[in-house]
Amino acid sequence: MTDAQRSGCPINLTLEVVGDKWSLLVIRDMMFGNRRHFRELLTKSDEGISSNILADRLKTLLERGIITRDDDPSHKQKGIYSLTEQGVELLPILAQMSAWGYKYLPVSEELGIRARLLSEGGPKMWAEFMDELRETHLGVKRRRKAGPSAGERLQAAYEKVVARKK
Amino acid sequence: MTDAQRSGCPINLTLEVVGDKWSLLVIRDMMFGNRRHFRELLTKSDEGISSNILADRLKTLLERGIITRDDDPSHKQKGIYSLTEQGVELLPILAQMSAWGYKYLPVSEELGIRARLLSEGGPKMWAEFMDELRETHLGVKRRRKAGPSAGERLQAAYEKVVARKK
DNA sequence: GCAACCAGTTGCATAATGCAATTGGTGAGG
DNA sequence: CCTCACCAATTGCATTATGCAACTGGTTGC
Repeated sequence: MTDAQRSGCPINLTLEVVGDKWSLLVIRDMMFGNRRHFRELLTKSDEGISSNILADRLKTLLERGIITRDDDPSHKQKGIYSLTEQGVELLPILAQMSAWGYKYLPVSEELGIRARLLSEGGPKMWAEFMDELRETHLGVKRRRKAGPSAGERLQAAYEKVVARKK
Repeated sequence: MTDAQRSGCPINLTLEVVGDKWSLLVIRDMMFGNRRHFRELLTKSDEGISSNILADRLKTLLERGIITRDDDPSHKQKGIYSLTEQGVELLPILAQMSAWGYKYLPVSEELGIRARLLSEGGPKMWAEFMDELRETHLGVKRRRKAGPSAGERLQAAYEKVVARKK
């Protein structure tokens, strides 16, 4: 995780920021799982990140301006991590990765449903979800649409599959 | 680069395939730079990959079905690497990374122009470019449109900036 | 025959990742 | 107060990945 810059190519630069095995998974959990505390990110992820790696990634993401950290008023030791605008705008990358993985890799049924909805929803749904993220992470008020939000639709679909599989 | 699967999440699975520091750069050079031989990928990239890493990545990408390798009839030792359909469909991921990097990171002028065009062109241009890649890498004939192709437009814009900067 | 080219491979050093245990502190209940 | 569960990390150590330089065994053109 050195700063040694390899080239001025936008793809390369992006990979230098989020091109490791964990950063985008942390972002994913913050976006889709609404994990905002260290402990939540540590224990409630499917992949089982270890605490030293998580601490290191959060630190790096902070330095790079992808997330911010605030003290939780309810607990002096708790920190709340939030996505910045830059962080929110990583969603399309995740959405494309999700779509590609869904199409070509052995995705589990529970986790695939989100990918399918997100892919079918296309850029319009992504924009809606990004607005939702701006509200929860950046405090930006937005015009509410009728019916469940993009995030709620994704969550509901996921829970439906989980319930059916039991 | 082990196969140990961490979870059935599509994003995680995608990261396990192309989530290292080099794989996507190799794909990028095959797509945008039309590098098809080992030596081209080794010497004509801005980042300077070393030969053992390149050999390892090409092997992995072959195993994962992202690229194929054929013997070059003009030279017994030369191999020609081609993208598979799966490989071609990584373009939207690269395009989104390119757009994000262009927006938030210190991209060089020469390399930024491609990112800008690609971003402005949107999914429609990406689809056109993917068709072009299918033709050059998979031999799929396509209906030619009038005027320069997406790839040609990107290349022309790049060369124009390079010429101006001299 | 020889120099330039070709696709890798090998040996070794450094950096990143992973696991388990531990640290230093907080907050709620008794 | 005291204790116990919780909290955000940190430390030590092993394993794995990456990076560099030199090298191998072969091909091609002159």
